[in-house]
Amino acid sequence: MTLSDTSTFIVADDHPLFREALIHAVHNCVAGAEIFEADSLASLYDVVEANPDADLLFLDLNMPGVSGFSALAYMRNNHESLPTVVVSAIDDPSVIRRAIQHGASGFIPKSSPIRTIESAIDSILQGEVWLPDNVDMEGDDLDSEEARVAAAMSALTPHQFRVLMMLGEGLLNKQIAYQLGVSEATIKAHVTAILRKMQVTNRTQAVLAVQQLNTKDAVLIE
Amino acid sequence: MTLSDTSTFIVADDHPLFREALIHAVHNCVAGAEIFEADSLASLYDVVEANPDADLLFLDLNMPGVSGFSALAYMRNNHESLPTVVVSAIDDPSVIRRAIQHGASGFIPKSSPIRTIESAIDSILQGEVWLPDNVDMEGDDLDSEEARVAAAMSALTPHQFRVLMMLGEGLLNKQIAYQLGVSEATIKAHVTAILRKMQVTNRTQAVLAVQQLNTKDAVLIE
DNA sequence: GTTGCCATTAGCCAAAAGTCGAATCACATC
DNA sequence: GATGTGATTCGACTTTTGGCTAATGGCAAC
Repeated sequence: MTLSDTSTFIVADDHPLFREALIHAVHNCVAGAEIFEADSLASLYDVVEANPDADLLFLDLNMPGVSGFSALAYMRNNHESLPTVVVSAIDDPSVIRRAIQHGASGFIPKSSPIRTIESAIDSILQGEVWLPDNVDMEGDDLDSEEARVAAAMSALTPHQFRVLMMLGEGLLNKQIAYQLGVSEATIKAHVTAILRKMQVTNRTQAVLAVQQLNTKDAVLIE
Repeated sequence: MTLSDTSTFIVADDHPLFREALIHAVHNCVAGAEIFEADSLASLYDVVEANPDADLLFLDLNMPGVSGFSALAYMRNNHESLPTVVVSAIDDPSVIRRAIQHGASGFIPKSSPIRTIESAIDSILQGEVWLPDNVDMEGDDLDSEEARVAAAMSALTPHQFRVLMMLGEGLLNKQIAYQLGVSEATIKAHVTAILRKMQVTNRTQAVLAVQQLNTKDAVLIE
């Protein structure tokens, strides 16, 4: 079994307990699996950069720094070789459908029994797309505007993406600069690049575009 | 029957066909009803101002100028004596629940058969709250943050509210001024007042707050 | 009538946002 | 090694925002 050799997994979720449970489940499925953790957008970057050959990413839709499908869309377009499974407390069918349409290799509701999660991991490791039972995939296509935004966002560089997410928190350039440890001029340059790529003329419009990738429930859960 | 005397209704919906259908249904329920129409936020204002004693407002959640519960929250807090029935293409239970929590006197899905709509109108005219069948009202309370935003928004003056909605389209002060036919100085004064009342420090944060009252589906349907 | 609130505008100022051009660095390609 | 592309960085400059004051007129409540 090649799977049990040196398979590498990344678990991105801001809830420590759930992260642990998921790691446990992975270990049960793949002996000797190497697992790295991320609890925020920033740490997810670091981990993914450090492990470019990881075999699978478990991604929570809502972590500090991102909410909704932004991170998924970005990951799928910038790390095509890294299959991504969405793990979410929200298991609304339309959310599941959108996750898959954004390129997820599967969708695991957090409410699933452990046994179910383990069998889901097994399926996904064999290249299948795993979904909860009773999910009707016969729905509308991805909204064209949502697809356009997702495409524009995946053209962003990692730094630009992070800046965009911070714009989405209503932060000032100055605050973003401080948090990222660079000058305000740098952030301004990033913002200008973001506006160009997203084809909008100011930060408010950029934020509105990103909101299209959010799940309403996600906002409410915060 | 006092109802058939000079009852006045306002139908606010940007879809002409549906407006006509709804008007027809009202006429069937109330002989000699006087009905006024609005197809946008701006015209809704005019009509409501011109008919402060209207008996019932049918309000679509999504019209040019507003989307989501913004207009409902505003109407309910600035025209308490005008019962408002939400009419929407989205009939998700959580949307219905939120509409009622924001003070709607009823919720009529656009997909309802005409007979159902007519009986809904009858019920509502008798002071009842009408809901589609099979809607479970035992859900969470309104998100506290959403309630806070709704309260803040209803403290806005009509002009301020309109400006806020235009901020939500990513417009510049200059553009808003032009569209409303006033000077930029006026818009700035309004924006300053809005930021204060909503307890935020810049327009992007104000827009993010308003987004909390949006239905995700609403955005997708546009 | 007086008082208060709203809408409107101007003018001023400081802060923030956004554009441009340029330097540096990494990385790949020839 | 030379070249080129693109990411990142930054300073200088312009535009937009946002706060503050002050003045005007309308309108409703007391």
